[in-house]
Amino acid sequence: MTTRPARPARLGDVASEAGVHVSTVSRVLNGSDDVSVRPETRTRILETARRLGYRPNAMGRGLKLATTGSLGLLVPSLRNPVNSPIVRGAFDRAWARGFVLVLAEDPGDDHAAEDAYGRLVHEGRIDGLLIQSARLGNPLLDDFAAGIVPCVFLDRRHPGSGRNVFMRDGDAGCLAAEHFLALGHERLALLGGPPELDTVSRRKAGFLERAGDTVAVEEAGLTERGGFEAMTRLVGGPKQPTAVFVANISQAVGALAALREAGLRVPEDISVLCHDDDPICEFLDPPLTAIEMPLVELGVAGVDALIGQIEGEPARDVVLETPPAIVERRSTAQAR
Amino acid sequence: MTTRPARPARLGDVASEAGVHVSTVSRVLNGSDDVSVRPETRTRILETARRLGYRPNAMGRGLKLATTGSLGLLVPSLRNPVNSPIVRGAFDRAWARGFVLVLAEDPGDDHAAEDAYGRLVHEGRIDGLLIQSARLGNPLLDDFAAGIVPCVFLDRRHPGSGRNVFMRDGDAGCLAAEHFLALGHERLALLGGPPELDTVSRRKAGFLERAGDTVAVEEAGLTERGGFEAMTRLVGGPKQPTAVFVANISQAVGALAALREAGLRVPEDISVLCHDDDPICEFLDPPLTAIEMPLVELGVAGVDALIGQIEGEPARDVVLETPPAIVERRSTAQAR
DNA sequence: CTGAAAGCGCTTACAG
DNA sequence: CTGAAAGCGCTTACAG
Repeated sequence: MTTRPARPARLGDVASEAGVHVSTVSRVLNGSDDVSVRPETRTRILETARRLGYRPNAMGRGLKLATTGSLGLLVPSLRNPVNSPIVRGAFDRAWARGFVLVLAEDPGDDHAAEDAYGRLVHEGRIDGLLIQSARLGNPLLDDFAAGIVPCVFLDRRHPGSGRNVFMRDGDAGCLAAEHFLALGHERLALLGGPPELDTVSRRKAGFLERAGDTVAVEEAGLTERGGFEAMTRLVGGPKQPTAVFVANISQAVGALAALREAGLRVPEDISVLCHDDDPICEFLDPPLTAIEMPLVELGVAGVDALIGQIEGEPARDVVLETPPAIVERRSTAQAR
Repeated sequence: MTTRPARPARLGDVASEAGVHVSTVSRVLNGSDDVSVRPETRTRILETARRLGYRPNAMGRGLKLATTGSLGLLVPSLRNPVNSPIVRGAFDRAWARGFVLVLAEDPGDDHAAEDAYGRLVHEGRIDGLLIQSARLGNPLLDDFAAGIVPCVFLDRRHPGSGRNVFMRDGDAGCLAAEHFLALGHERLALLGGPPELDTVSRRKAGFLERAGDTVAVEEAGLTERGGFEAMTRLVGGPKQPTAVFVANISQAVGALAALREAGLRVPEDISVLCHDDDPICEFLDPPLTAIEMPLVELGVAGVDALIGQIEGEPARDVVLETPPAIVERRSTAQAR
């Protein structure tokens, strides 16, 4: 490893070392191969740049090009576990395509969202925004949807924006219902998430479509406590279900606790199916049957769509082709 | 809400609207109160800037000031659950102090780390780096430790760097041992994490110091499977422990599964104490007694230390004062 | 009290 | 084939 100089090399350093003008260096460094420079000059410049470890300064370049090489990632709340596979997919793809990811949090209140907008978009820190937030009805989102800045709504649709990247959540709901029906269950229940979440409501719609409207529904926050309380209500009801579809893994852990407390056995007394597969599912009691969604792929697709917009392609909705899949473990069984 | 113009206002826009020179605008906008301008001019400028929703362009400002207003956050791997309270603390504090957080992943191999260095530091995208990564022995880290760029090692010490911000992990180990000892346990075990992690090894040292060297030790990755396998080894050993201190919540879930499979009851047959409290602990079977660490505070302190360096203060180690605390639930009990 | 100039590091027409 | 200039948006001595 060469010793690193105190100050990173500038274009001017490369130019003087190579005995040419900065503009020439700039041209060979990021011009296409067809820029006319004498081959030996080109070689000399390339070699010098490499030797000095030259990298263009992002500020200088950005100022000139009105481009940052950064993408903003607006997540709902760092308080809730960020859906890490999505972030990972997005991060990896962005990095691979030469972009860096800037974190922002949508803290709920409009004032703060306004602030995030200002800091990122308005100060010119990013080229585009990945919005995983999107409480429906936030006026700020309408601005984004209108296309002020390249943006995509990730895992949430903003109706009419034409910038939505999402999964087949409706199909996940159908799949869950079909799984239960195939096992002979007749009293199904849905332990759903907050209905204002787009994914949650599409999943619900899919589930109800297949399962019919006799399904018992309880909705709660996507937390252990939410799952615990909703499940307690569900089994305390008049028509106790024999199979329940739970909105996420946190809820499922809480739901399992509620069932334990109610003295109900899984899957003997009640089958539990969890949305989103996770390593933890395998180690719960009993190991949870789950629906696996293409989360990493979603992050990747979101970034690709965003960069597409940045490069001038027209915005469009994209729904991932990869279908939801059941990962069978031991928490669901034949009705008896 | 005012209609947002297509192009954000520039300094020049404010200047011409207010009928003054850009330099004057700049001076009143970020000069201290004592810059000499006629009060009415100042008011007019302030008013115009507000009306146009002016925010300084980060590139222009950054280029001039050699400052970005961004902090890099180098996390071990997005594959493992990022320690979200730490990130949250860091994010909130950075945001509050006017900095934005840029995500980077230390993907393990040196080549890629070099790449992260180049993209963030070398291209001048950040003012400083929060390193939560730090596989000991990565040569890149020595560069950082040498102070090429402001940086702090967060929740990991880089020996001799004088830039470490960390918690009282040794005390957490002691506390765990004391908890078990106070309950009358004599056959203690440690289900530890990878020993190359600084936190893990300090915790281990603290635990062994109090518990004596008869402690059974198994080390494993910080995953459910790691916990499962290590716990299986532990209870299969010659001298079965009656109390075990587990390195993190993922391991604990796996460990509980292993105990179930071995037919051991918690806490009747064996007490389990989990490092790092988490909402999930309350809903496991049995609810897990845990050690709560000041994770959010750690993120906050890391950012404060980093900004301190950026502002020219000498770097120094800081260890959080907040002590580890036991959150008692039902997985630990009197020895019998 | 305010303006004009220089310059941060780059890229891109435009000359030559 | 290569150089010189202008300009992206800002800030900061320096004049006046």
